[in-house]
Amino acid sequence: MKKLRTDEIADAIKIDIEKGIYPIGEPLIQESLARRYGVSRIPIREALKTLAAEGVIDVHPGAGTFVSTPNSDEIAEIFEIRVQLEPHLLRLSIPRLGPRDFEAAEAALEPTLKLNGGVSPFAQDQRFHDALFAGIDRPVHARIIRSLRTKIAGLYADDLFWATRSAPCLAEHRAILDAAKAGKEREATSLLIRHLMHAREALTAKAALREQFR
Amino acid sequence: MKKLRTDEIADAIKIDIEKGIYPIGEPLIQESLARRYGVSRIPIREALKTLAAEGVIDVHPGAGTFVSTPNSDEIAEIFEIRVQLEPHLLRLSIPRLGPRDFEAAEAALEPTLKLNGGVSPFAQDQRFHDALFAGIDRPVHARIIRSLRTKIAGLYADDLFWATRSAPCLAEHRAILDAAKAGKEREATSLLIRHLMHAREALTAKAALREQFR
DNA sequence: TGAATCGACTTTGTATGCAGACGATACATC
DNA sequence: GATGTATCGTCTGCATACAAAGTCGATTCA
Repeated sequence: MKKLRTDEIADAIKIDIEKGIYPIGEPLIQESLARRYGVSRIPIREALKTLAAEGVIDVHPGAGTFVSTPNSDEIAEIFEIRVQLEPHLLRLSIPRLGPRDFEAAEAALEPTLKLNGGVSPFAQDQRFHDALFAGIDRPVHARIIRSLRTKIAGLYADDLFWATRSAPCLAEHRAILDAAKAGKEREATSLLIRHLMHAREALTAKAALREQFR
Repeated sequence: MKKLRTDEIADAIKIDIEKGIYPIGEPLIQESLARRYGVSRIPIREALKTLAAEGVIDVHPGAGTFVSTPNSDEIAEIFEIRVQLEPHLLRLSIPRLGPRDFEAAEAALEPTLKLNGGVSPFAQDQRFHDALFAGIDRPVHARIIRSLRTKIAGLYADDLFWATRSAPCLAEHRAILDAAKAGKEREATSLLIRHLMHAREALTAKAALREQFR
């Protein structure tokens, strides 16, 4: 499947948002993006359309587009859905996970290796969870979950946030992975649920804090 | 909130797909669409980007874009997700439904009033289910569910299909609505699940049939 | 007869240019 | 001093235009 310049740009912008190059609320000027990626505004506009459809950016017609700032309600809802979908998927996936999947998960346990090849904490976290679900092929699920995660990608670009979240997140990943390796599906799913709840707590608190100062 | 020409076109194309004007597998030629909607190809391309992100169309870079043909696996997965999300939503919604919501649902019970103001069976069905969820405000859920339904919108544009599905579908809607009116959340949700399973059966069978002749 | 190759036509992908909308700043008015 | 209004500059939205890629059919050769 050939790839389109436009789609590459959409991915690049998404990664830049994850990395915090374009922070939450930042306006995205078409002309600047065009210069940055060495194209005209047309493919940029199309990339922005894709991102808008995924909910990563907010478009104010005629006025401008901005990195979307999810509020605490939205974040809570996103995790409400993930808690419904992901444990089910994990339970189905675990019996079919192979050594290669466990290696991949192992390699992505630690979420804060920002310097490791320029991989953002968000991308690292994504890799870990992707590895857990590698046992089954559920493209529609995968796409929805990925989209939900992407919506809050901008929130992960915050060193201060990871300073407190890194250790517990690593421990939770470790526990989930160990349970998965041992084939304890029941335990792994309940650990995953708890992990998601913790993430929800941390992120809604972060968002609520920001909402206060406005 | 002002509306963009591009977004109006995206909606219009979606509706045309629901109505069967652009059947499943049909190529969507940018130039023709541009003439049809009286604009240049630029806003068309952007509308197509939106539809592609929603999974309504498949883009083959450089070659063309086509109305996507969901296979039976995808359809099964779509309903797998809906069965997880919608009952939960319905249970939360029922206690907060008002007379106006029931009227709206009542008006959309029958899915096949194609001549009624040009509303497609798909749109009618959508209205019914939207009315059921009117009690709560869960924008992220709403968006996902709408997106999942839209993915299979093209399958609804088939008179032969409705010839057999119309009566049972109406009866199921009736039963769900009655249970909702009576405040019987538990019964309503289990009826909804059964309704979804029946729809899944009908649609996967339809898709499997098409897959056979290829 | 069947397969492979070439070429014309169609369609897509992107750049450039222009008109109009939006927002900010400065000014006038209460 | 605060509020409303005009004006300017910036940015967006879209049309036109051109270049590249792909498709399909005709033609040729085995």
